[in-house]
Amino acid sequence: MRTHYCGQLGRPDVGTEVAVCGWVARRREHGEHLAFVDLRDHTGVIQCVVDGAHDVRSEQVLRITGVVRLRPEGTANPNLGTGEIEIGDCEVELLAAAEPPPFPVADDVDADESVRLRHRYVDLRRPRMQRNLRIRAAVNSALRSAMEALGFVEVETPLLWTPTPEGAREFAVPSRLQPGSFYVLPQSPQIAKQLLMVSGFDRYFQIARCLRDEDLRADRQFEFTQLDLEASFVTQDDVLGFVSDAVLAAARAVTGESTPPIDRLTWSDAMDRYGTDKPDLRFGMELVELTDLFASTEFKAFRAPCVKGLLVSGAGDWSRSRLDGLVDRAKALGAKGLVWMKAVGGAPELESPITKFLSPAEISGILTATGAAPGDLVLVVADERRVAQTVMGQLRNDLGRPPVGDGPYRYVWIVEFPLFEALDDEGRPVPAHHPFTMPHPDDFDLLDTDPLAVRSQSYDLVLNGWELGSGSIRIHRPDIQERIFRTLGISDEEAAARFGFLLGAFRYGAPPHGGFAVGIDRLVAVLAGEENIREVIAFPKTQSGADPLTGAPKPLATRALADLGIRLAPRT
RNA sequence: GGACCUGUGGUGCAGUUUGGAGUGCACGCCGGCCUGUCAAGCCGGAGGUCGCGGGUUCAAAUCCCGUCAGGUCCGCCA
Repeated sequence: MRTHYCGQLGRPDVGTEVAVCGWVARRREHGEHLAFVDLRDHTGVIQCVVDGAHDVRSEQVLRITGVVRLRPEGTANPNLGTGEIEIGDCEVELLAAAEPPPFPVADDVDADESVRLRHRYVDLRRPRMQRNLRIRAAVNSALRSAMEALGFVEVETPLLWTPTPEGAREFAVPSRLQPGSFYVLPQSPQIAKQLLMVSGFDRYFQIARCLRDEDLRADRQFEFTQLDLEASFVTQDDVLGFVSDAVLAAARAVTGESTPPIDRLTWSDAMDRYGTDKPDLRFGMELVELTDLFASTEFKAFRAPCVKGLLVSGAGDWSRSRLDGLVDRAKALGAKGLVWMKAVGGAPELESPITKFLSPAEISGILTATGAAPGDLVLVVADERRVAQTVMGQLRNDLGRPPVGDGPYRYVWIVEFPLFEALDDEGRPVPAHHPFTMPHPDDFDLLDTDPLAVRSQSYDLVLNGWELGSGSIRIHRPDIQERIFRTLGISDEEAAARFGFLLGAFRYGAPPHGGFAVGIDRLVAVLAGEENIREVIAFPKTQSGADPLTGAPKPLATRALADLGIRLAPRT
C-alpha cells in the first residue's frame, strides 16, 4: 500500500515512483487544474501536486501515488524537512472521509484541554504529542535495556492485590466470587518485590503501573508508571549506581547527551540551603542563614528559632503592591510574616519598613551575608526552622525557577532522609517512607531517645526540581522490624494482620535488600520539556478523575452491582 | 475539604470594570474565482441556550446567589 513515509522522502528519491499514505494537513487550490495537498504521517509532511483537488478536505485519509521531483527553482520551502521536493503527477485515492477536526492538528494551537481530551485521538496526531509519546517509548526501551544489562530480571506482579491500609488511598475492586470482599489495585509493587528477593531472584525490575486514589495534580495521575527495581546483597551505593545507569541511559536516548555522575546532597543540607527536599539546582538563590545574626536583636520578630534570607537580584525596584503580594504568599504558605528590604545607596544601605528596629551591625550583617548590592531585594522570614525553610524554598522557586524546558538537566540524589517525619496526635512517630525502611546504622541508639533525629537509608532522585523517585534499603531482620513496629506503636497483632505474609516470608531466610522506583511519567515530562505529565500520557484523567473521551467513571448497571453483592448508599 | 483562575458560533479571543438589540477580531467551515502555493490569495455566505439554574432591574454575556465543567495550588500523595 505504501512505499515511503511522508517525512522521509528527500533529494535521493527524485525520479522514484512512490506511494504515500496519511492525513490531509492542508490543501491549497489554485484553480481547476493545480492544487497542493500536504499529506502528513508520523514522520512529517510532503507536498503533493494534484490536478484538481476540489473534494480534498482536512484530515481525510488518502493514499497518493506519484513521482518525486525537485521543486521548480525558487519554490523550495526551507521550513519543511521535505521542502526541496514534491510528489508530482499525483493519483489520489480516498481511504477514509473525515469531518473537520474540532481543533487544528498543529502544534501552535492552544485548544482547551477538555476539548483536546474529548478528541484525544485527534490531539495525538499533533507532532508534539507524537514526539512526546515516542520519547516515552524510547525511555522505556532504554530503561529496559539498561536493567537487563545490569542483570535484572523482569517479573510481573499482580494488579489484583491485597489491602494494606496506611499510605495512599487504594482503589478497591469488589470480588464477585467472594461477595463482600475486595482486592485493591497496588500503590506500588513494594511488598511483591520484597517477596521476590526472599525467593532469590537477586535483581528484579518491572515497568509497573501503580495506582493511588489521591487528588490529581500537574505531576500526579491516579495511575502512573514506575521503573520498579529491587536487588539483594546490595548497599545504598549499589542501588544509586543501578538507578543512575538506567536513568542516564534513558536521558541519553532522548537528548543524545551524556550526563556526569549525579551529585549527592543530604536531606538536611537540601532543606537548609534550598528549603525543599526536591531542589531545582539549575539556579542559585540559596537560602541565607541569618539566625545567629539576630540571636539577641531588639527586633523581637527576628528573635526566632530560625531566620532565613533570600537575595532577589535586581528586584529593588519592585512596587509596593508586588512586595505585598510576596508577603501574602508567604503567609499563605504558613509563615507569620515576611520582611522585605531594598538595598540602596552607594555604600549599600537598607530601605525597609523595619530598618528603624535594626542596629547598624545587623544591617551590615544582612548585606554581607546575602551579598546584596544596590538595586537588590532581600526577603527575610523568621519562624520555626521547618516553616522558615519551606516558605523561603517556595519563594525561591516562585521567583527564580526557569521553565522546565530550559536546560540544563541537573540531577541530584537526596540522601539521609529522616526515618520519621513527625509525631502524630498520640506522640508516635510517623514513617517518612514506609515501615520497612532500614534506619541509618549510626542512629539505632536514637530510636528510643530521639526518634525524629534518626536518619534512614532512604534516598530520592531529583531532576530540575521534580521528584523522580525514591527508594531505600529495607529491613530484612525480624528483630529490627519488630523494634520499628514497636516505635511506631504497631502491635504484633496489627503487624500480622497488615503485613503478616511479608513478615512470615522473612522467617524463611530474607537476604539484605534494597531498591528504588523511578516515576517514568515525570522523567519523560522533563525530558520532553513539558510542565504537565498529562502531555506525556496517551489517555490521562482530568483533575476530577474523569476521562472526557470515554466518560469514565460511570454508574454500573444494577445487574452488575448485584453480581458483586453491592448496594449503593443514598447520595448525601 | 479549601483558595484562586477560566467558561462568549467548530477553535482561539475581545466585549464584563461603568447593565442598553448577540457588537467585534482571527482561524476553521460552505460556495465562487484563481496554474507555484506552502498560515496561499480574492469575493460571498452560513454558523450563538454568552456553561447551567435562580435573583435584582424597564433592561443582564455584564451585577448578586447557587451549581457544573476545565485548570493551578493547599490539604492529601506510607
